Amino acid sequence: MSADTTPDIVLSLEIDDPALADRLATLLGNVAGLRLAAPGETANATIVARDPRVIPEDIALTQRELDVLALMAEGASNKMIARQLNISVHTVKFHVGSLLDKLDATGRTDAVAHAARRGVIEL
Amino acid sequence: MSADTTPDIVLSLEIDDPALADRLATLLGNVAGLRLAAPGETANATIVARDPRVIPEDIALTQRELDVLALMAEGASNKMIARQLNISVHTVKFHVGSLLDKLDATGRTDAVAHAARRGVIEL
DNA sequence: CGGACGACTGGCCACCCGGCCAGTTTCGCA
DNA sequence: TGCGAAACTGGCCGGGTGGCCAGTCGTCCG
Repeated sequence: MSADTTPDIVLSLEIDDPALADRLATLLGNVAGLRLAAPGETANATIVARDPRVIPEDIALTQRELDVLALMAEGASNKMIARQLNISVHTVKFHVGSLLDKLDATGRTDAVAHAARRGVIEL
Repeated sequence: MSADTTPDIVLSLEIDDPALADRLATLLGNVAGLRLAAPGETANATIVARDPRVIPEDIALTQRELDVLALMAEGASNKMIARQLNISVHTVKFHVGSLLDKLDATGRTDAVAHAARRGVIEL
């Protein structure tokens, strides 16, 4: 059986819920052809289950705010965003201000980080 | 058997490698107590395996730069970073400057975004 | 019709940021 | 023993950022 050219698939677990993690570990431990990763071992794949309570938080952002946010995530300055969207720098600041409020951020960097964490934008 | 209070664990697959996805689907399909998610169904957990070629791009950052980067991702200003690490604002700027170079970023927001994309930091 | 809301614009200003110059100390390695 | 790398500090300054005030315009809704 060791002549198989494909070794066991190694899986690592990243589960918030301890009970679920336990059940999965038990179930998967008895499956031939795969095994769970040893501590520090590099896995072929990871089983993830984040706390679902975090996900439904989609903030109510207007289309324009999403436009500005996307450009912010690209590292664009207010001036560049203004040029890109054909609006004034003042308007960009206006939208950035709303973004900081809605995302509960202290600055544009924080805003992008929060947005990414909440899945509002994709890096 | 249906008296079990815990129904099957539902798993969804997000695997880049088609071969690996296929093997996993086959193996997991025969495990009692869990099943794969139907299209559109909400899963208890997700098995992920992203293309590993993206990961090895670990930029050579010093420990101090990693410290600064982590705080930057939290939205901290240079002043706050300085206080946190017990160094002067000038030194923080020094490290930030190196970070911008190494990460090929135009500003701290861009730097955090690049770092997150490359897996250097976790948001 | 009046009000609310989103998008947009302006001025003003304190503060922050990033880039430039310069310097010190400490450490490991050739 | 010397040399580079990392870490650290300072001054200076132009431009960026964010907060505050104010205002206009169009749309949708009660």
